[in-house]
Amino acid sequence: MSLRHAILVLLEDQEASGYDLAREFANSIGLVWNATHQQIYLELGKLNDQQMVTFRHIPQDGKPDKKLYQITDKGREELIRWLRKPASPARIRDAFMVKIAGGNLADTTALLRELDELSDMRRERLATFQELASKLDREGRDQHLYSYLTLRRGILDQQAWLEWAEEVRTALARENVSA
Amino acid sequence: MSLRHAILVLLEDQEASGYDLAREFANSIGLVWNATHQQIYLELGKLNDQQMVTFRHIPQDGKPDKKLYQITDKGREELIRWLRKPASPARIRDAFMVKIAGGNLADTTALLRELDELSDMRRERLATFQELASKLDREGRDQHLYSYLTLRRGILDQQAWLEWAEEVRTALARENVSA
DNA sequence: ACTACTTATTCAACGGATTGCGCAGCAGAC
DNA sequence: GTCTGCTGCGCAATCCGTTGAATAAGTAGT
Repeated sequence: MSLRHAILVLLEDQEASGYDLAREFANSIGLVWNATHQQIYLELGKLNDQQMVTFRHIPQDGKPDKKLYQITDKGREELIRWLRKPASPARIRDAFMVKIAGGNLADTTALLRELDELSDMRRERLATFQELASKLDREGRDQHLYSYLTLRRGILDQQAWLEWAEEVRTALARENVSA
Repeated sequence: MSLRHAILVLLEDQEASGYDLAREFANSIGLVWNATHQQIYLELGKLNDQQMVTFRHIPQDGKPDKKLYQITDKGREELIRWLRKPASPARIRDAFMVKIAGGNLADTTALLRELDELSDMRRERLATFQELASKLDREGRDQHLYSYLTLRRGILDQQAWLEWAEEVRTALARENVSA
């Protein structure tokens, strides 16, 4: 269980609604920890039951009401406790790589098409991350040190994937000609 | 659902027992798709029920009996069907990165220690992968093209992580001095 | 006027994944 | 002679995560 900790980290930074969190999970942390809004709302409910967070109701006009969640001292303690114990190793789940592993059965042309689509997505993300990173850099890298490092992880990850994609592309293209 | 496909890919390559598969998940594919033996045995049971695989009992002396699983034509069809439809985007779950994101609360020294441990693990994996890759290369890169590409993904992933780790290390070390 | 998208939250159902436990025998270390 | 570790399989409980749907009101486009 550790979505809770990801949420607590984000709340440590600032008060937020479930909706806000869901969006934040789409950037920086999101690349490395993905969660749907249902999951987040559920987890916020549990965290509230355990007094790790509190919320206040914010009525809005035009938009639906929202609940702004704040981390409590108890939540902060839990976070610190978690930070102290060793992290479980990183897991990845890359379906496309499994496809490559089973590539002898696949249609090379179709794989190449999919590779291109995925590369486009990665390139887009890379651009977004790089923009955010240089923005943080301009605002002062020391204040945003941890967010900056988080983004760097995302950037290096995209770059590594794209590099791999290049290798795959040339290898598959050669296959395609010789076959 | 896609552990099933990862298993089918491995079985496509060769007949294997649940135990064998569990070990294979620790290498190449494993870095990108992790699964415990319980999960694998369970999935093999289901695949068998659905006639996607069959097995034969192998009594062994010294060691416990084993079941060697083979992919069936029906399983192969399912695999091909899956290969044709678009892969769901890669997900990562990196607890240590969440720790960095919440780094202002953490003890920098402890983070540095953990970073070193994780780096050691990554370096070990990198070495294993590189050995396997060069072994495949010697045996003829074309026969093992897909396994080779799979390994390359693992290698690039380790390298990217280690590069990131270096950035984190220098940044945290600077923090540690100034604080 | 109709459609589509965004903000905002929540429920219900199912399936996938993790954790903990148990069995069983052999090999090698200390 | 005991203990650890590897090979090999399996069950049960619980938790995590995904999918699908519902509600509700505003805004922007065609």
